[in-house]
Amino acid sequence: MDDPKRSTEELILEAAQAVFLEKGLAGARMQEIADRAGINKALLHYYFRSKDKLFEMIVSQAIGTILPRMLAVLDTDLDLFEKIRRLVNEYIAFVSRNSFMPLFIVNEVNRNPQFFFKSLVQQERPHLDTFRRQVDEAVAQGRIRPVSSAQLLMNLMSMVIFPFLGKPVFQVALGLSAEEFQLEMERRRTEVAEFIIRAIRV
Amino acid sequence: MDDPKRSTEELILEAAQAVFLEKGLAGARMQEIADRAGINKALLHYYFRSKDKLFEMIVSQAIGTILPRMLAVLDTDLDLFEKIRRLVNEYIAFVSRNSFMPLFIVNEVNRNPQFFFKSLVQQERPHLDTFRRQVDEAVAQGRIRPVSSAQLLMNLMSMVIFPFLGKPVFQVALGLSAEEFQLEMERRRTEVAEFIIRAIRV
DNA sequence: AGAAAATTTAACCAAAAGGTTAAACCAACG
DNA sequence: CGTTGGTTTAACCTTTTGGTTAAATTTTCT
Repeated sequence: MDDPKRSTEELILEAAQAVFLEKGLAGARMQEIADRAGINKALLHYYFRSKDKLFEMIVSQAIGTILPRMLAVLDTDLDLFEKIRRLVNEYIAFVSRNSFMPLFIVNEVNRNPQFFFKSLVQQERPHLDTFRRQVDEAVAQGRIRPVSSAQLLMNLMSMVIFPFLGKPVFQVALGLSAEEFQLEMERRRTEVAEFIIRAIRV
Repeated sequence: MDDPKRSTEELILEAAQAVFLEKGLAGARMQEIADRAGINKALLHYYFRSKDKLFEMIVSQAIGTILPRMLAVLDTDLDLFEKIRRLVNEYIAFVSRNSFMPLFIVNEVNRNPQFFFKSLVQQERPHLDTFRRQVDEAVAQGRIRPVSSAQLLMNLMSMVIFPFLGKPVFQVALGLSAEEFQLEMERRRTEVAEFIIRAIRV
């Protein structure tokens, strides 16, 4: 049951992440976190003073890992089309492995935008500007159709993330088993990029 | 304060919808619902026995209004491209007016897929099949590029809904005021359709 | 071995929240 | 006028839950 490798603190953070991602802040129970970590409530509070503190830790951990990863590719000096292929491919791969993340992030971002605001503005602004400039230049050079970088980015992020949020609906609506759905997501790792490229190519 | 037109029951349902959409099931407080409806807790329980009963009512009301609306256009015998234009246009318009809906539905759908399952399978399956057939035929006739109707539908729904879920992020990331964001969404009502059509046109 | 830190046990506290109850109040209606 | 049903008031109950405490036990490290 106990992996001697992982410290108690890590065990707690893992359990807390699991529970918070599934149930949200209000829906999560400290008792359940303790149970899943294989410890008791007293020890849980011994490590993390309060539920809110623990939650904040999970949020910043989640955003801190997902945001840099998301923006890293935006800053490379790849060709635009190649960059789009990489973005789509890597983002979908990441979300596939962390399928509870999107719903959690989306909830937290809507519940408390301030927090996200600080994370984003300070460090990560340049990455977006690079992408923006790249799109604008490609438009100016007539290499792609006139498209706003804002709209393009929204389209990309939407097609990458949303299917995981709507998974239960899509699965039923399209009559897919869990494995078939996963397979469909694998397909998207290349198809969405080509879809986008066809849409903007002159 | 009290509109004599709306009955108490309606006042409660409106208040409950507002609170549940904002806070979710676990985060909502019966007291707050009572306050917003302008009544007291005793009367609230006099009309709706329990929180869960009330919540279920709000959920089925939300799904019951959004689902038929979503699927209505899918069943018309419009030309495929024209249908896509209508779908995008109307869906975005609807979500714009009910901006709390997407997050609520997405949460509920992931929390309790069964409920949605029943609503969808029983009545609304034919609509999807019509669209599916239409896409497959267009592919067979070589009028559009080979694309799976499943992928196409996911792309469409994603680009329509997700920007509203990620609104706080996009607003900050793209440096938009609330009005500018709304304007960008207005643009999407036509641009997303053209984006899709360019992507699938031969 | 012995001090220090981690962990358990178990009882306990206080606040929040869902829900109930009974009595009184009030407006509509026959 | 009196009944009826909606509504308020206010007290109350119960359960859940976040959080605490103190003592005992185990582990770790020197």
